[in-house]
Amino acid sequence: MFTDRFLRHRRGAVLTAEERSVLEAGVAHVSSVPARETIICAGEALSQSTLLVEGYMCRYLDDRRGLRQLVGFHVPGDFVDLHAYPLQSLDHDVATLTEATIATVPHAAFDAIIEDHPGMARKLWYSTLLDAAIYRAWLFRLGRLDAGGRIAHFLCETNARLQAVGLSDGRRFTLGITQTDLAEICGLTAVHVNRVMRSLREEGVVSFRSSVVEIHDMARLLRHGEFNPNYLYLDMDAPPASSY
Amino acid sequence: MFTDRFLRHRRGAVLTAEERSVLEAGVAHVSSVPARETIICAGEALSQSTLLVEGYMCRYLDDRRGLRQLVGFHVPGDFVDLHAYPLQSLDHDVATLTEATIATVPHAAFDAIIEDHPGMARKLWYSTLLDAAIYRAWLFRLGRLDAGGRIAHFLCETNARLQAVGLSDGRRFTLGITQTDLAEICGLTAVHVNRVMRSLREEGVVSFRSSVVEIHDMARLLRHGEFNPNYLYLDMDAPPASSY
DNA sequence: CGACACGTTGAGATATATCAAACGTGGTGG
DNA sequence: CCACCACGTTTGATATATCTCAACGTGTCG
Repeated sequence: MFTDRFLRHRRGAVLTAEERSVLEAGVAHVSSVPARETIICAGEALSQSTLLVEGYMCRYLDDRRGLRQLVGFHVPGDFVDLHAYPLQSLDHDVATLTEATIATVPHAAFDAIIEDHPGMARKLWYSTLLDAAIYRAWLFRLGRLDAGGRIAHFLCETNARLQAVGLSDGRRFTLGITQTDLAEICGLTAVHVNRVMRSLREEGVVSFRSSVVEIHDMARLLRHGEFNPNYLYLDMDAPPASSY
Repeated sequence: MFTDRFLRHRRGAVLTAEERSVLEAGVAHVSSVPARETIICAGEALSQSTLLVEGYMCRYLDDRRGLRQLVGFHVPGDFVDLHAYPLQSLDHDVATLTEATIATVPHAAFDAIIEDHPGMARKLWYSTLLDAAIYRAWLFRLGRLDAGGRIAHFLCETNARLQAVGLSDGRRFTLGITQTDLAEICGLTAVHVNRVMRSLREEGVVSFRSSVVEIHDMARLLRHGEFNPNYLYLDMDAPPASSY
């Protein structure tokens, strides 16, 4: 089931079996996309939305010099551009980071689903509001944390999100992105990310080698990133908040 | 009419006269709030949402040392916590920056409005997605711009948003916030904001004195902030994009 | 008039960027 | 099988933006 991971473990918006199956029925087709491919460009009119099934994707904006700022990172189960349904076109680009499997749902399918299952409207809306909650956490990360804190915060968040969809055991997960990607997420340079990762590794907090993140000292990582998972609205045993 | 400014000049989601009047009828009461008052705390259960009628408000998160990061700035016409309707509680605090007039709409009123006017569901959803678009722009600002650029970007954005609701003539508006607030928006210290504002003023780009912002050289301000107003989804003569 | 919040300025410390180069590694073609 | 290439990682030296701490100025309001 392509939609299995959508809204998994989210307080207040778990899908009923029936809702999940009508959503699944709305999937028009599934396809595989190579790594580092832009699948949606800012401004184009959209009549369908994309559910990420496998792999990692991102949203990004370019600055004048062509440098990217990632403004979103997506894990399996995320509807990467559900907001295009009410908005009709996007103000940013969407791309794959790794090779990805995506399921496409035409906007007409949402019209029908909402008509027949009114509760779904609120749950789809809710899903876009989770994205917004993540944006706020990212703003905090960029505005208030130093380089080590930003990386720690991102790793805590990603660990929690992956755990919610069964892709992390809580201390270890596969993250097939480069240090340059991490730099574009954290508003840093790749060189600095490298140095900071080294120091986190040497301190025994967390390591990130050949696409595997291993958290060795969760308490320190949480504290470094001043991470509090409330904004993810998870209903499961989430990693504890850093006690700040 | 308290709701007059809500969704003014937004492409794709202008309210019909009837929709506006049912929304207006949903306003349970209107009140005045002093400056610098937190009106919603993270985590509390909410059964109503707040429309900002006059004044400025913000959303914020605190770091470990108690320093604030503003993650949202609100102008009249904004529903500051409409996302609490699907989400039920928030992950951040909401406060006034200046003295403000707010209109309160119970969530039950939204239930009724959506039932009778199905198109309103999409427009309310759309409104929360505009907030998300602004978050993305803020991420770009914090991740990719230097201090001068961040301030310029914020002033361009605020000018455009105020112009959409008739509170800026396109070059001049009242902004009753302090340099410390600006620092908390831009992820800078108040001292540095002060220095950068001075240099922007001395270069003849923009001035900000006794609560009045005056844009003297729009082209330079836009360029400094690498500002492109597309993300605001305005249907009016917006300030031109910086040509980058 | 005094208190207080806000704005302004200076000197010095520090985090991060920049530029440059070397290193490893997996894939590809000869 | 080796040589090579592309890409990502690692390291070093230096530059610079921003922070920090501290003091002083200025306007407003009781």
